[in-house]
Amino acid sequence: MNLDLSPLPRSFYARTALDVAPQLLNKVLIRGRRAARIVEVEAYEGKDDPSSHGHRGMTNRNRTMFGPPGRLYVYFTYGMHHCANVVCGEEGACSAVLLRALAPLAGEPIIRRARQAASRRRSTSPFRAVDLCSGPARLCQAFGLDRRDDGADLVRAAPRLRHRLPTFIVDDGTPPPASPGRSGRIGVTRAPNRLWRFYVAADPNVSGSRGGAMGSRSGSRPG
DNA sequence: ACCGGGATGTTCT
DNA sequence: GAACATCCCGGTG
Repeated sequence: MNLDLSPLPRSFYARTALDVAPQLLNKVLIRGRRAARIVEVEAYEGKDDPSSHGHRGMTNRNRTMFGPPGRLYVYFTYGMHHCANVVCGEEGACSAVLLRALAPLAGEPIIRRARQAASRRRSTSPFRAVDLCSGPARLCQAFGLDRRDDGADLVRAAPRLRHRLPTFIVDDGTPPPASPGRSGRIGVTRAPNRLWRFYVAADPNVSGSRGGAMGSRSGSRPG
């Protein structure tokens, strides 16, 4: 097997989020000793996308989306959750891919502890493995991503963020699915009919009530 | 299995 | 004030 563990180059991200999103499937997110395969993403396009944070122009919160590609855009929402995006397109394009679900590959004990520490649930029983990184806020808990990581460079760690654990995305030789699952984006109210959610169809870590195994049970899915 | 609601705080109208 | 790219719990069928 021919493993290339260097981060994906900036050119990988310098296309529209809609182009990049399906290509991110099966890539590997690495942060410290934690690693997980990307199995579900959503594209957000600033200009004409009413559900993008950048739709109404640059603000202090969404500033990173308007910056150069290959950086993390991490925001805080619902009073308690973080979500992580990968900035795409040319500088100023305001194009980003939301990471929605991961399949853990390494560092599962660390991931599990991070989730148990961050989750507000009452039960002390262990998480099902499939719930560790299945959802945009869950994966941020699992990987310890928060607003301090907003703007972090995925290609080369930026000096001003050196006190944070560097985060990378690499290609381990697994190609993206030839025919990824596709649906409308989850949780958005303004453009739910755009099929800009992509996922690895058979992967049980995919979020949503039926997960990526939709069809193995009963059939419908969001979108 | 499906649905409703509470937690919680930042951002934008 | 309302909305929010969510998660978790508890009710009901």
